[in-house]
Amino acid sequence: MPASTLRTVKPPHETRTRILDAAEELFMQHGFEGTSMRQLTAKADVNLAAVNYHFGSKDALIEAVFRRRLDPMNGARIAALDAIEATGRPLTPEAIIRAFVGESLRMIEDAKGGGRNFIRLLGRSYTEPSKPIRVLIGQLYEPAMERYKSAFERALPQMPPEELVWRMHFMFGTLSYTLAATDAVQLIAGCKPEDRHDARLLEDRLTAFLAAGLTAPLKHVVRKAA
Amino acid sequence: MPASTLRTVKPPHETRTRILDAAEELFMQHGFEGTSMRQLTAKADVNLAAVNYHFGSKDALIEAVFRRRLDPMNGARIAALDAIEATGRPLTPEAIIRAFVGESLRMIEDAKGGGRNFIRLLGRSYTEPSKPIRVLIGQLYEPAMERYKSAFERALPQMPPEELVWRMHFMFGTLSYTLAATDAVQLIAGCKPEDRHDARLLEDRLTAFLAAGLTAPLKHVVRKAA
DNA sequence: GTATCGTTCAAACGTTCGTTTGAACTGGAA
DNA sequence: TTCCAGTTCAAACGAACGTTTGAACGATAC
Repeated sequence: MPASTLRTVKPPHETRTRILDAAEELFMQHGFEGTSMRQLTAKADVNLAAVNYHFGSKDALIEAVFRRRLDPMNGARIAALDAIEATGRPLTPEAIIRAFVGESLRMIEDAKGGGRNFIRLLGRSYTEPSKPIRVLIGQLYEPAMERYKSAFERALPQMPPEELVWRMHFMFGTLSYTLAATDAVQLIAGCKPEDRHDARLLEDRLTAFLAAGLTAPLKHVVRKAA
Repeated sequence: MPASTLRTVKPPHETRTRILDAAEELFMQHGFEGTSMRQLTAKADVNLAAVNYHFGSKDALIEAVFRRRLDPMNGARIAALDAIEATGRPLTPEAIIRAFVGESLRMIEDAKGGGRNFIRLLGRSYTEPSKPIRVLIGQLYEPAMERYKSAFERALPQMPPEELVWRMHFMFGTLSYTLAATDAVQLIAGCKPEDRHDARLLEDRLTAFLAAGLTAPLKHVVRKAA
C-alpha cells in the first residue's frame, strides 16, 4: 500500500470548519445554485459525502453559513448601541448609523478570517431570489432591527414612523450594495478601491452619506393622502 | 385526429416575445440558475426547443432579456437630462437624481407590461454572482453613466471626483435595493407598501433621501491620505 | 484483543439539467 | 401543384446535479 493513501487525522470540527469556509468563498463567487457540492468539497479538501454527513443537506449548509457569522455580528451591533447608551451621551442619528455600519466594515477589515467573504456574500443575499433564504436572513436580523428602529425613533422624534421605515430601508440598501459590489464601482468609473486601509475611510463616507439622507427635510410628506 | 392537436398559427415574433416575458417573470422569482428551460417554456406555452431555436442558448436568452429593456430605459434617462438642459434652467443635483430615479419608477408603474418584473429583476442583477452578466449590465449602463457623471460634476463643482464616484455608487445601491426588495421592507417593519399609487410617493422619498446624501457636507475629506 | 462510535471513503443512485436531433407542419412563392 | 424557408414538435442525448450507500478506518473504552 502506498504511503500517500494514509488517512489524515483531523481535530474535532476541522471538517465542518473547512466546509463552512469553502462554502463562504464559493457562494460569494458563484452563488448558491451556481456552486456544486463537488466544487465545494474539492475546495475544502474533504470527501463529497462530508457535507451531507455533517450538515444534512446543501440547504442546511447554507443556513449554517449564515448562522455562524450573522448571530455574533448582530449581537455586536446591539452591544455597540448599549455601549454608547451606557456612557449617558445622547444617541445622535450619526452615532447610531456608525454603530450599525461599523460592525460590517470591521468584519471586512480582518482579511485573514473569512469575514470578508461572508460580508460580500451577505450583501448579495439581501436580494436573493430564494424565498427560504430571505426568510432566514429576516429572522436572524430581527432582534437587531427592532433595537435600531427604536433607537432611531428616539433620536428622531419628529420623524413619522412610516417615513423612518423607508429611510432605514434605503440605508440598508446602500450598505448592502456597497458591501456586495466590490468590483461594481468600476461601473461608474475605473476606480477600484484598495480595500485594506480604505475600510475606515469607507465608513466615514458611508456614514456621512447615510446620516444626511436619514435626516433629510420632510418636504414631501404633505403629498401623502392614502 | 382530435381537433385539440391542431397547431396554432402565431404572428411573427410571438414566440420570441412570449419567451422573453416568461423569462422576465421567472428570472425575477427564482434567479437565472434557479429557472429551468422546462419551467420557462411551459410558462411561455412554447416547445422546449424554442429557446434554443430563437436565441441559441440560455445565456443568450438572458442577454436578450436585458437588452430588450435596458437600452430604451437608459436612452430615456439621457433624453430626460437633455430635456431639462434644453429648457435652459440650471441642472440641480435633485433634478438630476429625479431624472435618473424617475425612469425606473415609470417602468414599475405600468403594471400591464412586464416592466415591473424587469425592474425587480434588474435590481437583483446588480449583485449577480455571474461575471458575464455583470459585465453585460456594465456595458449597457455605460453611456448613461458617463452622461450622469458629467452632469453631477457640473452641478457639484466643489465635489472631489473620487468622492462623487462613491456617492453615485451609494445612490445606485439604494435605488437597486429598493427596486429589488419589494417584500424585504418587511424586514424592518410589517409595512408592505401598496405599489400602485405609491410609485410617485416613493419617487419623492427616494429623491429626498438621495439628494441629501449626495450633497452631504464633506467633513471627512481631511482624513484622506493615500 | 475486541467491541463501539464517530468519521471518511469510493462508488453508485435516480433525477434534472441545457441542448440536439430529425421529422412534421405551415404559409406563401414559383 | 410543387417546392421551400421558417417554425414547431416529441424524443432523446450526455453531462452534472444532490444525495445515499455500505464498507473501511482511527481512536477510545472495556
